[in-house]
Amino acid sequence: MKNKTTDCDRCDDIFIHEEVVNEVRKNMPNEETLYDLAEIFKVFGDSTRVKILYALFFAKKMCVCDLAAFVNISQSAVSHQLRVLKQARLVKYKREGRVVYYALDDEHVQQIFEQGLKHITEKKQG
Amino acid sequence: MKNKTTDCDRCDDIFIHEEVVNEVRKNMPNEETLYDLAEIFKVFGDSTRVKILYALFFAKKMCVCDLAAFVNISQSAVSHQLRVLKQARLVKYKREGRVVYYALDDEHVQQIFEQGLKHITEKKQG
DNA sequence: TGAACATATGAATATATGTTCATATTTTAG
DNA sequence: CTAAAATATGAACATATATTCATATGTTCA
Repeated sequence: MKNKTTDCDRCDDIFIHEEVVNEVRKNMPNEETLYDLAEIFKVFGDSTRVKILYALFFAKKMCVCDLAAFVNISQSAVSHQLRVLKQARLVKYKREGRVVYYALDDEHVQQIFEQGLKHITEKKQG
Repeated sequence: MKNKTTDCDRCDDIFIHEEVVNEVRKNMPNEETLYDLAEIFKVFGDSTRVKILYALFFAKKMCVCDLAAFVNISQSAVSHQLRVLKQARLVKYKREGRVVYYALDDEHVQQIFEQGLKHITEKKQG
């Protein structure tokens, strides 16, 4: 097999199911959207950040220092991760004096979380 | 600041909100669960895999070759990614002669997908 | 059985990313 | 203003991972 990356040279120069591929392509969200979607999930896809998100989900808001204590990594590491979460808009923050409090940005975060947990638990018992 | 990783030495040797941390910790799912959750999202967190998942979501089932054509990467790369998706149980497969068809494993995948998309689109218009 | 096709897999490489260390920035207290 | 506390950030390092190339495995058909 040729292993080229152009569409026409796959599957021995013909599609097995060309219509299927075309149909899927026709209805596809644009590349950028799917890329952004992957980026969002990538942010969820780290155990440190998952713990942070869980803590914020449960406690509503927490300061950086408490998050570091909870997750049990350095303040610096938490801060770096909070930046990632901030950029992905999964988290928002508010300064109160010297302390900065973080909180979940919206309810989607919670729902994505819950679906993920369901997936795990249902698979385990199955 | 000391930057140690033991709980008691954070925030200048005291917690700012020790009760908060303890409360969150008390209700936390076990480490393994949160780790597994992160692993699931990690699998979602790649644009190639997102495209594959989207295609399977839309077309119900597809063979490896068509997926390679659709995503526009090599057959080998798709195959490697399908293995990752398989291991995470996001995808199931069925051999029909020479051709192997892949499909989404369950409905959570779809719901996680949709929540993710909502997050993106709502943020964009906001 | 052997050739051709569809898929899977191992090794290698390049790139991305999480953590730490050191240090900068911001804010309050004195 | 200065010191100290809370947080943020840059550089470096280690690790993870996505892709490709080469090749193996499994399947059908002549």
